[in-house]
Amino acid sequence: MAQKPSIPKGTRDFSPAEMLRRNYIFDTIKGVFQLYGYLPIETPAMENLDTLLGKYGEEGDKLLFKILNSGDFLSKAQPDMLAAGDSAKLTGQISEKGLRYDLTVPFARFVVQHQSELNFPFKRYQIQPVWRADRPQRGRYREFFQCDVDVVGSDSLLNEVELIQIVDEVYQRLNIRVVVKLNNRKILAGIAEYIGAGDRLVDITVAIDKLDKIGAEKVNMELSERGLSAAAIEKLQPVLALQGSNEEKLELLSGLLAESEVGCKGIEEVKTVLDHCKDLALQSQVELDLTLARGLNYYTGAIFEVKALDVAIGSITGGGRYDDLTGIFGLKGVSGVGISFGADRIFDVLNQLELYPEEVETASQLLFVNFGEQEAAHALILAKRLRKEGIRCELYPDTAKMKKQMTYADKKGIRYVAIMGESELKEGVLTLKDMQSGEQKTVKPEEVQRLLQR
RNA sequence: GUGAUUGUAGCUCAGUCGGUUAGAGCGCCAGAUUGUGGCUCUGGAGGUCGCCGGUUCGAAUCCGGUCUUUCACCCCA
Repeated sequence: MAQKPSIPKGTRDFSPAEMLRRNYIFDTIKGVFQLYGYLPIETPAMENLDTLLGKYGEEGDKLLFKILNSGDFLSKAQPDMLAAGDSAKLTGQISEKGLRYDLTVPFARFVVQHQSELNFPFKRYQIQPVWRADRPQRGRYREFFQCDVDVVGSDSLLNEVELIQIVDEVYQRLNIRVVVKLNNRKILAGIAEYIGAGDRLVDITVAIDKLDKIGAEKVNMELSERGLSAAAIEKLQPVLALQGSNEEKLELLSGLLAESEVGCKGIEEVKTVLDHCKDLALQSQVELDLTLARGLNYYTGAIFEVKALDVAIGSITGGGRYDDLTGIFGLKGVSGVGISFGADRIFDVLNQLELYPEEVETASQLLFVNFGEQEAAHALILAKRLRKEGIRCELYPDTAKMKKQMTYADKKGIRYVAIMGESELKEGVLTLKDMQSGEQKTVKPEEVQRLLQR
């Protein structure tokens, strides 16, 4: 065999069986989004590089896939930079487009660009692939689908509540048990202020994010390595040790952060959201988690993360409030909040737990065996009639051996086979075989529909 | 980007100390069964041992590089 063709690292092909399963996920998610009044949009796979650069931090810029300019792009690059091998500087000269890294930034661009046409508060959903030049790992791909819901142009915390409801509804429909983790950037800012390191918010959050993974001791070591004073770390300890119910945590925090204006604001926000959630009697557990600090630097209020309870795969949904995302593109004062469902991880979870409903797998219900030109012509007409009644059926395209056609039906999981050969045609009947029981009987064409729908 | 790890038939994997013709199971094709799938039996096809280079009389096996897989870190859905 010649060298096998292949696809780039971290990308995947999806077989028909996989696509049926994936579509079930997308359809479920879409259905819930629409139930809450969100409408679909799409944006191009590629964006201008200056739309993307600088939005995801230094790390994010490295993970952007860049697209080479068309034509003789090298001739336009400065020779000294080429010779110097300075990739970073050269990139700007030979590439001006990149593949989208997420759906939020393109959405912000979309909102700014189409602001005059939009009806605010603008609620949209968007289900499209995104690309990251990351190293693939379990549950991490270089091409993967995000399902984003966002609302922009509204400060109301009811939006946060609504998003949590959507999460709850989606996972209830998919039968995945999850915990919704909630935090608030303002509380984190309050904590940083409280320990006297208000300017070190990022260092602090990156470190405490690892708390349940590496433990308090190592978090403290990392904080110290990141240059935090011993006094500040000491003051942080009660926060790290915070335990108990949401109410108990909030109670303790109110005491600690009483002096911090942002801190109090954050606590108030979380309280409001949690109170509403309680009234709504959600099925999923909603938990205030102060170690939830990840997320892009543009989050300013609520931060969400959803984890599957029965599979260790990292977060399957995440999001938050960003007060000024559109500001980068020149539209100030528009606040947004949104979440993103990681379709590929949900796919992995569903596969591992085998949680697909039976209907997802079904192909045709009936196969017509092809005995030759004459017989096929009759089958064609009957098939058309059955399809009109909603029966999924197909006619085998070639006049192959019956064994081959039966094997085809068997493998495709088609329950019934219609045999209409010379003798059946003479009688104006057909032989209907049930592939599950192996039984077959002679029936009139008009009876087929009734027999299949039993 | 850093450090490990994997690669042999379509798939899952054996392959001894470097030795002559690289195997199994499943799948595929054909027949047993000319109008009947699954089960059984018989036969068959299918390999640049990821790729490139090196060591050696001789390499699937040892060495280097590269690509790929998986994992940890970084970061993240």
